[in-house]
Amino acid sequence: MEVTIVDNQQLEIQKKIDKVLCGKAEVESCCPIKDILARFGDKWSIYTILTLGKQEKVRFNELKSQITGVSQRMLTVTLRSLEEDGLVSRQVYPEIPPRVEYSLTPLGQGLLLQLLQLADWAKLNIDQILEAREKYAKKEKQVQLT
Amino acid sequence: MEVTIVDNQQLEIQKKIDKVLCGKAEVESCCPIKDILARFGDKWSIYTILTLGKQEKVRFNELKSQITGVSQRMLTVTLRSLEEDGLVSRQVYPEIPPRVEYSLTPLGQGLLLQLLQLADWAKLNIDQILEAREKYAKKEKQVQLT
DNA sequence: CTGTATCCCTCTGGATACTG
DNA sequence: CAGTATCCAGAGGGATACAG
Repeated sequence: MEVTIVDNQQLEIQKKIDKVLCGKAEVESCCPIKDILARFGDKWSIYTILTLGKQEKVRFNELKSQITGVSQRMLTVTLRSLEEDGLVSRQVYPEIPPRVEYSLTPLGQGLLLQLLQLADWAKLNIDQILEAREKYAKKEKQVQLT
Repeated sequence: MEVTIVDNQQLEIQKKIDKVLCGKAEVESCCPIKDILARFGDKWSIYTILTLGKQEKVRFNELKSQITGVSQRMLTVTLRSLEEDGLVSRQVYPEIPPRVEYSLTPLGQGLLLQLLQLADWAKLNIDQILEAREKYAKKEKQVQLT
């Protein structure tokens, strides 16, 4: 029966959620998704990962010019944190002037694929979301008139 | 040849990245992934979506007690923003005392599935990441000693 | 060229008190 | 019960100057 299949799916999902939440929805839990999200939930990490994904090796200033609007400081900070998690590798050439090349590690490329999947979903559903926002804005206006 | 296949994959990925970045990595661009991420990149949205995903309908205080550590204010703010994007629906029963039930919309359930996929990746790779962090910490220590 | 250091401002989010 | 309003501390991040 259809219902059973749907119910089973639902059960599977709930099991997964329980695992992700580790039983409790604690902020400081072992929850790996929160840990991962902390790494690209900030302002520049996604752009950095995507931009690094477009090429094999990129130098610092090259990267900076490709990511519009990022400050020198924040690019450094972002790259360091990605490097710390093994998502990005940093190759320093002891020359003068110094040359440093950044690239995605295999781990970083794996995350990139996940991000692209998320982007696929986003593109498919962005219209629905924008529509919902308009509806919400209209409803808010009406409430304020009363 | 293997190489060709790999190259083709790489080309596909680069195309996708270009689309996501809309040509330029501009912060205020049309980039849908950034828009989506802005919705669950904050402190409480993920927990809220996951917790809502575990049941069909949940009342406000019930939700508050299930999400450990969230303040009343932030739960309200989070729910409102999710509602605004059509990810969560809010059903008010005009009773005394008031009763309000929250639930995921189909759109929200779609996002939940994406999050669970991300969680799968996270769980598979969290060990590698933790290992990378340890290595990085050791390297930092050595640098500081010099 | 590739950073680091400092200052400073904004925005997020927590605590608390009040309301329909 | 389910919020809203207000205040405030701390983190995130931009601008700028300096350094190896």
